[in-house]
Amino acid sequence: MGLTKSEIFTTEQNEISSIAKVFGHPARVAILQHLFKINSCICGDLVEEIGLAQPTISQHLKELKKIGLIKGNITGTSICYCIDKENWTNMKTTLSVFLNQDLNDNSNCC
Amino acid sequence: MGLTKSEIFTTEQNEISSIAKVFGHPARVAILQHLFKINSCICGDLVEEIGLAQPTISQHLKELKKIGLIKGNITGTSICYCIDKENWTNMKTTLSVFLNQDLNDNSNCC
DNA sequence: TTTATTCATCGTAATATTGCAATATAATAA
DNA sequence: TTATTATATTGCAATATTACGATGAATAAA
Repeated sequence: MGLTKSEIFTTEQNEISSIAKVFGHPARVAILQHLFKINSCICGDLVEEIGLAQPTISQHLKELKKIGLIKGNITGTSICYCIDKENWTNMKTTLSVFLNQDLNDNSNCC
Repeated sequence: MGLTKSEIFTTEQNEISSIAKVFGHPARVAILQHLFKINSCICGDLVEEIGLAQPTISQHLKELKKIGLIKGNITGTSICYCIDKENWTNMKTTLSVFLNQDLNDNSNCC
């Protein structure tokens, strides 16, 4: 089917998987790393930097924007996209609850 | 195309996205949460617990096993799958490098 | 041996994702 | 106005993912 049955899962589970899904492509990981590295807005070099066609990059940016990890818009003839710090922090909080659930786990099964 | 161009990305970028991809489905998030909650092996209640058909669950378990986050096998007539603690910790380390890259970031662009 | 139970695998249908060429849009430059 | 430049959108082909019925394999129970 290809259609995820989101309705049978909790809000938290859907939220975690939505975030993870966005990180689930190396181009989007690369875009975010580049944004942190240049420490400012994207200024057109992203297509060369990543090595994918311009429409493909645009599509990945759209998904990153949709989930709120980047913000900004085109200004004049160049984009101004950068990390949304507040949402990035919130995202980390959501993920860390999931990732750190092993802290109080003392089982020894397998 | 549907085919990710992995070869143009770094090993780290591909590794991060591979991990994230596995978390990119609520059923797999739910399975992992359940495994931490019951604090032992899965004992057959997973299909009822999650609410998807048995072959579907089996498929998700296969992916979790493939990436190393769970380990175990069937023993007799029941499965014995549980979290692979060592790999879970390694996974967290890999992800945290990516997630915490904002720590030294003082920019103020958008 | 036969039957029941449990999980894996196979096959397949439906939907999603990825990538890009072509085109559209919008702002600036000449 | 007419380029030019930069990004977004559209449309489409190829591949991937999700889900499940049917079936297979392995063990345990009768």
